[in-house]
Amino acid sequence: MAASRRPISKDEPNRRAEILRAASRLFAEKGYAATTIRDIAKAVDMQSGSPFYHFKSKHDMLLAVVLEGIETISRAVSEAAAGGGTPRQVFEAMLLAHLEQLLADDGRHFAATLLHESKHLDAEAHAALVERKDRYEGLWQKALANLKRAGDIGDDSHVARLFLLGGLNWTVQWYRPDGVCSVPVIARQISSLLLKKAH
Amino acid sequence: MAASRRPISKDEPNRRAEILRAASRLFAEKGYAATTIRDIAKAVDMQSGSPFYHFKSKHDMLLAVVLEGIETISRAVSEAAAGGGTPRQVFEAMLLAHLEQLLADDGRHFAATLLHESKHLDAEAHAALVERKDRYEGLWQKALANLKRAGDIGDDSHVARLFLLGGLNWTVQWYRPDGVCSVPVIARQISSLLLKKAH
DNA sequence: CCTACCGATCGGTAGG
DNA sequence: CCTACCGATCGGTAGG
Repeated sequence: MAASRRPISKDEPNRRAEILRAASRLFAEKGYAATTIRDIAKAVDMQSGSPFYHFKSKHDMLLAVVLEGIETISRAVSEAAAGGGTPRQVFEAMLLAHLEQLLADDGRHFAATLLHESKHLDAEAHAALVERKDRYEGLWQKALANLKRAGDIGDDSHVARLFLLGGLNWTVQWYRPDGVCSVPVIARQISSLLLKKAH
Repeated sequence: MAASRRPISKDEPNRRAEILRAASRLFAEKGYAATTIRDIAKAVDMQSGSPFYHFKSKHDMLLAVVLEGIETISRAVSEAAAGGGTPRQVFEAMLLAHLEQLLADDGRHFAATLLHESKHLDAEAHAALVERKDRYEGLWQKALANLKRAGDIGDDSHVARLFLLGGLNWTVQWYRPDGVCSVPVIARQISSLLLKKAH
């Protein structure tokens, strides 16, 4: 019975997070520039001026979405990398972790915004993002070097790393949750395409 | 001496093409939604209402850019595929052709717009594009099947094709014309990453 | 292709 | 967090 349309208590500490989730979905689907504050407000059942109570500008919303995106992926892949095992096992765990963050229901709009809308950040925010991205890509460079040392891959150059991450990131464009391929299946196919057959 | 700012004759048959070139660059750099008709007009030294003498709407400009993008790439890769040779040679020629169109000075903004701004097309235009894209991807599916038959690759599944094209398309994000890697070098590294060593 | 303009929409704010 | 609003900008058009 009680409340009708806002079942949560007055001091909702997650109202800000709700706005970010809605914003990430709209930024991913329509693009940052084509998304209006009014779109976002409507998605969380607010009036058009109210999001500015939580964020000082639309640009700040984008920055928050993008940073949460890179942070979430970095954390997941770091943990996978720290799991231990052979270079091949580590690599496959990282592959799966990256794809899960990219394609999972909850995080995929954050990832898509990170990948496609970062160009709308101002210079300062963009620099902060590049720093985090470089750190993240370092994880992959290390994993590829270990694969190469173990003889599991022929090439661990920059081009190889960029091509790999590009192919992974592009899955956002074609993956459908209701499709035939599950995320683990995709991960396995990609790894077997790149790695030499186990002896 | 003669004319000052418009050195070309009155009946310039390429004025429309100039607008498209400017539009493709702006769409690629700032995104479709963030690009204004006034931006485009200024880039070709026109007044803000004048582009509408050549295109009936901003949407039509986007459609023209996107169609020229897919047409140019399709033609180049088709010709490479028709060049003949072993499956491996054909594949490497296609790889190089695709990358050249994607990264070359003249076509790269058309390609980038095609890859990242197609979501702003209306339903009808989008359907027309999907049809052409499917036809294009068919070229790659055939090439991968031939590679598989020849034993040059382990997997010719849909995932393999999508991963490959994704990795190629992502080069747009990181390739710099003034960087250390030339386009043929990139093509060769990618092909050696995917194909088994020649016996 | 330019001039002059319109209606709509947008990000953001004051004041409560 | 809502109400009411502002100044700026945008896509597009009429009329030449």
